[in-house]
Amino acid sequence: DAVLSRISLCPHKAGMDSVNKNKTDEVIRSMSEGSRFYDNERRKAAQTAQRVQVMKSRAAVLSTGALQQAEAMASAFERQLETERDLSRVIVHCDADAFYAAVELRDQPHLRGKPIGIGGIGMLSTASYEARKFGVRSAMPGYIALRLCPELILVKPRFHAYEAASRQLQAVMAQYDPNFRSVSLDEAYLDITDYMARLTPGDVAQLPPLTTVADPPLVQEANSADSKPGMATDSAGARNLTTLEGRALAARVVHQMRTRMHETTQLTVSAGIACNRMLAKIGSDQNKPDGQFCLPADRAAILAFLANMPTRKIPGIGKVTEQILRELDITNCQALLQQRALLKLLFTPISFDFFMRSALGIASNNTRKRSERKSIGHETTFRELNQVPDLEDKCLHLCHKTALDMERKALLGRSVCLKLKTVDFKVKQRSVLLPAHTADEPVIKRAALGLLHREL
DNA sequence: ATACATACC
DNA sequence: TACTGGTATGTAT
Repeated sequence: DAVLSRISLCPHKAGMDSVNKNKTDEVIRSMSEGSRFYDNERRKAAQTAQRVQVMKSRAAVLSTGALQQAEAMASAFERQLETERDLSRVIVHCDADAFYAAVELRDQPHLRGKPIGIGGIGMLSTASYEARKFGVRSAMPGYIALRLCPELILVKPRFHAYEAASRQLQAVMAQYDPNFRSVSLDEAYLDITDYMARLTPGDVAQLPPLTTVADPPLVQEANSADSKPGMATDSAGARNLTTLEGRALAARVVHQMRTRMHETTQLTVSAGIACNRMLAKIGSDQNKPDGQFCLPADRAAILAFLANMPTRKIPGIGKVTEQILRELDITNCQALLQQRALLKLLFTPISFDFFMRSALGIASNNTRKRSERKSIGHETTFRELNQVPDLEDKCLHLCHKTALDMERKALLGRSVCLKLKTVDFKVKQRSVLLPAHTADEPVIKRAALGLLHREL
């Protein structure tokens, strides 16, 4: 059922092991069926199905010659990508476990051991691990969560507390990489290559022992290396971080960092260690919660790690792309590679490039902060409104908040975009390009009202 | 250039 | 009864 794949739980996510998926799916469906939200999901599912059909019919008429030619091009492209593979950096993805919920359980001890959801009847932003056992998830409406777990306690978010905890976590991360890239309050990428290169033998001696930290293969193979533990060096005397021993050292460093984060915040953080952001991110999910994973800086190890990796685990492949690929019998990275000729012919160059890089584990290892933002705005969902003046009020208020933010952050913009959602969850976007960059509230308001009136 | 879709937290 | 909000980016026309 195509709709179910859109609204049901994602089976790969953490905390799902003990969930009875059929039962929770049934609850979710029975609560959604007949609602305007569900109808819209059905509409979108049909649209995806249509996309798949077009793709399949294009696939059906591909000649052997075309496929052979595409295979040759894909193969050449793979060789090109291999020349870009960079194993030299030690990238870490840190991800706090059930962050908002963990902060609440820390600050409100009476909630410990009970299932909690952060948010309200309309929507949850986080579910505690206790709640996840019942199938309660992030981005689930509270009223459905309550049906899955009647004892669920809904907790209003306290963003100031989360921001404070986030600052504490980031202060620890900054000790290891002052240029770390934060993704959200609870997630960040670090490049600890330079930090590790600077470690003195005294520093190394302070690190937690490998055996308490790493996965068996890393432990065995790192210990069987010829030089002394933690002291792998190349001919120039610099520490070689791409060896298994170097990775074992990285695992100890990251364990120390996670311990420090736990000491200062009482929160647990999971981490992935690899040679680029994509692999580090997949890694941080492997041993969640309160775990870490280290992927050796080695092509064969990376390909072996990815071979059976479900496509959905790749950051950037969501429910829709997962389904499209599944219809083409592609469910893991190995299949992604094997079907590269087909992908080359069916998808855009950008998508093909992305699939190939994902399947090979070749991605960016840049963890510097992104240069500048590209958009800023506000949106809000409100009860059904039909009167023009009411809609104008809402629009003007959102313009006001946006203009205020732009002034505070000293930003200018040249395009004004109005987003409208109807009661049946259809979304419309209307935008205009202004003659010049501006942050002027009246200018933004006039542009937005103009767009609004076009739709009334 | 515009509209819409997908993805992420 | 009830399904977010903010930002980036890809696809289609």
